[in-house]
This record gives sequence, C-alpha cells and structure tokens, in this order.
Amino acid sequence: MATIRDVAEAASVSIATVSRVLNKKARVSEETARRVWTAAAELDYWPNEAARSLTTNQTHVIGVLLPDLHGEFFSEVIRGIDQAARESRYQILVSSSHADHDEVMTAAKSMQGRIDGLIFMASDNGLAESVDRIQGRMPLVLINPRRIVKGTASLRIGNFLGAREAVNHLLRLGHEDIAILKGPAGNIDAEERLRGYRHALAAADRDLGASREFQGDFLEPSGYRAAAEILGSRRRPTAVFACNDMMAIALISAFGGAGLKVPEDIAVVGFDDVAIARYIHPPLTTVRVEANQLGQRALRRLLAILSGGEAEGAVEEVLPATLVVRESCGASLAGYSTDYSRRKESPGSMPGGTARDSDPEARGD
Amino acid sequence: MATIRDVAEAASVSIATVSRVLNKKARVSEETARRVWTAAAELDYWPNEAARSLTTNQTHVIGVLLPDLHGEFFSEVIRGIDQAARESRYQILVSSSHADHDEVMTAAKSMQGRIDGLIFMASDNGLAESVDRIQGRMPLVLINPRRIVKGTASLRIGNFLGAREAVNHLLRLGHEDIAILKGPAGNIDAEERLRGYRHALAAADRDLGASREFQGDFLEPSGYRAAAEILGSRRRPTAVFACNDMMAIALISAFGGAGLKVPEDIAVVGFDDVAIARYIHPPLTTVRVEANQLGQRALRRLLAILSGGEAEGAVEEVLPATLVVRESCGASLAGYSTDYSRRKESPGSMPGGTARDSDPEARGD
DNA sequence: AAGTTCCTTGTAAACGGTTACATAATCTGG
DNA sequence: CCAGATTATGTAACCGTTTACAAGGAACTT
Repeated sequence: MATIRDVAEAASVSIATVSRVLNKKARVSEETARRVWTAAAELDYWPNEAARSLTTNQTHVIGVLLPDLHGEFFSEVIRGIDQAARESRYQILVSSSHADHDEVMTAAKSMQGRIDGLIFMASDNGLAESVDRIQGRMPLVLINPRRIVKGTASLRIGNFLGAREAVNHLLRLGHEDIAILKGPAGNIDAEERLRGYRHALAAADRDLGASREFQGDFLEPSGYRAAAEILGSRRRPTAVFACNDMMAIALISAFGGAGLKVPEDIAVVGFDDVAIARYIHPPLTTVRVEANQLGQRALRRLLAILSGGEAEGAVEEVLPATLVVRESCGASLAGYSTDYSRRKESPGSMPGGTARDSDPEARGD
Repeated sequence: MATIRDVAEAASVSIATVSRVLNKKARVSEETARRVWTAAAELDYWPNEAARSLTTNQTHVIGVLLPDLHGEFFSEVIRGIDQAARESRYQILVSSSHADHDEVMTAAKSMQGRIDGLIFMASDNGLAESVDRIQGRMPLVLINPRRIVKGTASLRIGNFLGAREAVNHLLRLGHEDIAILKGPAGNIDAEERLRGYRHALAAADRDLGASREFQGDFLEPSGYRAAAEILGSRRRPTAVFACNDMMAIALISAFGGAGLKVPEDIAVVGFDDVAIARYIHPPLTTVRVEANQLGQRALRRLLAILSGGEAEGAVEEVLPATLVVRESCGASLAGYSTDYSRRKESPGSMPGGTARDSDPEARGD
C-alpha cells in the first residue's frame, strides 16, 4: 500500500528520483540509489501497474477472447498462449464463453486500457461485426476467423485439408458408405470439416447426399444421440467421420455398447487428436491439430505486431492438420503398413511448421 | 482513442458531466444526457479502464496464479474460475507455470493495481514464503495450500480421505499386495494421497513398507517407467493405486502392451476422474475430484471477501474426493453390485457439497 | 577565475478518468 | 416577489506513475 511518495519521503528524495532508480532509466548517484532501494524494501513497495500503464501507455498484458473454455482444444490453445506469453514476460487477461456480438463487445470494452493487444477467437457466426468494431482500436490477431479481414493477422487450422485427408484415407481403405457426424451449425471449423468431407466424396464420385450427414455439436452426448440414429438407419454406413474426437469417442463407446465392433463392423475417425485418443479402445484414428502451437503462434504474432515488426496487410497463416492413423479406422486390418501411418504422423516439414497452401484450403470453393 | 475530453467537447459539456451520464451516477437532464450519448456513440468512445480503476480503486479483475496449466485438472480449475467470474462480470488475469518463489513474486507484483483479489494455487513446496509476502496486501484465496495460513481463506481437495477410500476398496476386494505410484515429491496433493494409502494399509495391518512405493511425477511417461519397474520387481503386486489418472492410464496401456490383463492380472485405480477415464479400456476406477467446482468456489469465496461478507479468520474448506468404481479395479469380477459403485458415485450430500470433516482430513497425523 | 560542460536531482505537467465542492439556474411556498 | 430549497452543471483536486524541463553544483577548460 506504500506509494512512490512514501518511498520518496523515506529516502528523502523526490518521487522522480525514486522512479528513476526503480526503472534504472537515468543516471542516479550510487548513494541515493542505495537509499531508495532500502526505503523501497523497507516499505515493501510494489508499484501500481495500473498507474504505470496509464502514463507509459503499455501494459505487458494481452487480452484473450474465447468462445468457450470447454474441452481440450481450447485449454490447449490458451495454454499455448500463456506459455509464449511467459517467455516474453507478458500476462494474459482472459474472457471466455462469449456467444454473441454484444457479449464480446462488453468484454472487449472492459479490456480497453488494460491490454496491449488482443487475441480473438471468432469461429462462430455473428462475430464478424465484433471484429470490425474492435479492429483498428488495438493490435489484433484472429484465430479461426470466419472470413479474413483486410490488414488483420489471422491464424487458422487446416480443417478442410485435414478432413479431406481423413475421408480419403477411409476411401482408400475401401469404404464406400461413409457418414459424417457434423459439428454445430455456424461454427467455422465444423463447416470446413464438412466441406472437406464432401469434397473428398465428390472427387471420388461417391457423393452420398445429405442422408449420410448427421448433426452433432462437438459434445459427447450428441455422439451418443448420433450413434442411435446411425444404428437406426436403414442401411448402416461402414465408416463414420466424426468432426471431433469427443464425439468420435462417444460413438465408439455407444457402438461397443450396441454390440458392434470397431473397426470390424464400423470404422470411426475423429478430429483433434486429444491426449487420450491413443488410450481408448481401439486407439482412435484422427486428425491432429496442434492447438498448443496455434496459441503460441498467435501470441508471438501479436508481439511481432506490437514491436512494429509485422507489416500492414498481415497475411493469414494456416497450421496443417495431419492425419494420424491408429486402429479405429481399420487400417491395420486392411494390412496397411505402419509405414503408411508413419508417413502421416511425421510430415517432412518441421513439427508445427506451417503450410501456406492457400490454394486447396481456399474457402467457399 | 477518443477520450472523455473529446466526448465532452463534442457534446459541449464538461468531462464531469460526461462521466456522470456514462456511469448513471447522478441526475443529469434528459437533454444533455442525450447529447452525451450520441457524442460518445459518434466517437465510438470506450472508457480507459486503467484510468478508471486508478481512481475508483477497483478493477473487476481477479488474478489467478497457477503452478502449471498442463493437464485437465488445472484447465478445469481455471475454467471453473472463469465461469464463476463471468457470472459476476469479472475477468481473470492469469499467470502460470511458476516454479519458485521469485517467479511467483514477480508475477504477483505485476498484478498489483490491476486486480481486486488473487487466487493462488500454492501446492508446491517453497511457496509458503510467497503466501506470506502477498497475504495482507490484497484479498487472497488459497487453493491446495501446503499449510493453512491464519486468516486466509483456503480450499482444498479431500486427498487423504479419497486415497484412503480407494485403497480400502482394493483391500475389500481381497488384494493384499497393493503398490502405489506416487506423485512428484514436494507436491501437497501427492503427499496427501500417499498418506491416505499408507493409512489405509496400516489400518488393515498390511503395511508393505517402501518397497511397494514407486516414484512418479503425475505425467504419462513416468507411468510407463513405473510399469516397467513394477513388472521387473520380484513379486508383482496384485493392484496398484496411481496418484493420478494420467499415470494410471499409462500403466494400463503399458501393462496391456506387456500382455497383462487389467484387472484380472493386475488391478489399477487412479485419481482425478478425468473426462476420458470412463472411455479407456477397461474403464478406470478412480477418485473423482471436482476441479471445476474447486475453481468456482474459490472465485465465489474471493468475491465474498471483497464484498466484505466473509469474516476475518476465514476457515478452510475441503471438497470431498469420492471413489467412482468402474472396471479397472476388478470390482465387477468380484461380483460387487453396481449398487456399491452407485453409492459411491452419488454421495448423499449435494453434488459438490463440502465436507468439513476436519478430523480425518487433518494433516500431519 | 570565469565560462562550459556534465551530472544529479527536483518541479510540474501529463496520462484518463471520478468526485467533492462550488455555482448558477430553476422551482417552491408563504 | 423573494428567501430558501432543489436541480443541473462546471471547476479542480486527486488516483500513482513517468518524463520533459529546469536548476544547482561539481568538474573541466582555457
């Protein structure tokens, strides 16, 4: 509770001098410096950072706006952000579970003046306007935005390519009737994965139409519901591509409960490669997303902008989503060599290297 | 970038008036209010919260200091905190992965002036001093502290009782040679769980000594290492109690890889009840810890203190850790009814109700 | 010894808000 | 119609820092 004035008084110097020695910003005589240090220690003085940032106009804090903290994906992203922040001695101000534009705006507003920049994950519909209103007011990095915004840095996951690859893999294994368990409507990840699924099928002349598309919402219960639907359908698909791992895991559990064997009776592949994907039975074939990397890069990107390094029309960066083949797809049954799975698990590029193949990932094609 | 002065000018009123209408704190004529609102909207004025909190002396931000963000436990705690914070329109300033006293202090210092209170998880050794230095400076709630601090609110998990119950369960199933896979040294959760294990064995006159205590560190790889050690030991235990689920899962995976069947050949029980515990094969018997609840309660507790509601010598609150019986312990084999597991899964008290049974949970006995 | 320069320190003006107090204008009632 | 109460608004101090500028003194130059 001691202020800089108290310290100044105790050391019998002016507050300016105290500020100078504490910040080591200007030359001060050995003697006075010592006096100030001991006075500060004596009083257990901690500078008020709010006052500080008011004058310096920088906070060493980064704001993070997330739609939800639930699930491993988000917690990994935030962990990545925090890790990278720590390295640069930044802290993060978090606000999550924002469903609509108004909520996002109030959250953003209450960050005004306390952050140096913002990482905003705007994957859901209706948040485009929020981006517009925030953009220009503070340095901004978008994660998985719905559409790219001119002059705003953004990072996203290679959802389309990842999903396409997963479905192609299923096709190569001989599956002809592949269902999809979709993610929530309006979510960009879900949409992109669906697009990848459709694209793969269309390219193989195996278009199955909407009858093979089941609705889910990324949460476990929807996986169970979908399993019931799938089992109840007239012709049971031989494989299902779930748009995330939690739903895939629920599917496997539900199928098992119904007496079906995975992958013999029905193959399942997921998306995300959550930590436990390899421990369930059978180990889950899925598409790995480097959520932690995503967070780290987002923060570094923001820091680059802050230090003036990053140019204006900052391009979009896409992190590859790579297929990791385990057993739930039946690849081992089909006699695929581990070699194949290996090739997929460690791509030639650096782990976490980015793909800028804007071509195939281009949206809305 | 517009300041209150710009708005005042645009509305041709004084800054005091602007402040008044924006905060609805005093009577202002309809007419001027309107002028101010439109000027503010026109200029897209966002108040600078740092300046605000400098005068009002409150921030609507809660600091959170965690040792590490890794693992489901931590992310659940933080999610709980965030959820509860949202309800009360608070935001959280997070800083994690603090190993030692100095790091904690710098983190805490850089929060000074930007938070109304602090939630501090100081489970590791060497953080006791940090608590002392922070205590008194700002409202504080401790999560899983090493020792209770006079006049400081704290919450913790019923580690001892939970562990004892788990081991007792194994004993009741007829196991006589029960090993433990310990958590990292110096971690209070790990120590308490170990204490519960020893207590249960001692009470059953089955003290096995240190030969049955294997060292782990809560991370998967240590589970694999321990599995190798256990398999290599002269007499293989018939059951092992792992101090957390990730290690338990690794154990099961490793045992499976070595051709052992769980629970027939060796039983395993974990601690935490992470989301996937029920999806692995066999489903994991474990001790449920309501990490999310822990976070929520910590925040509510802090808010209570802030609003002056909470009395001085704030007591310690302990959240029960309850055994949930699934299959990895072999209870089903042994013919235990689901009834038994049921009884354990939903205790009589409210879900998340707290136990203040200071008696058996008392430390250092 | 006087004029420069350099070093150390203090004074005071910001930063962007809130709020106690003062003041001007309007209303009330006898 | 005027004293007093009430209402609306402005003035200025303050929150706790940083920092441009000024100033005093010591050291150096010639």
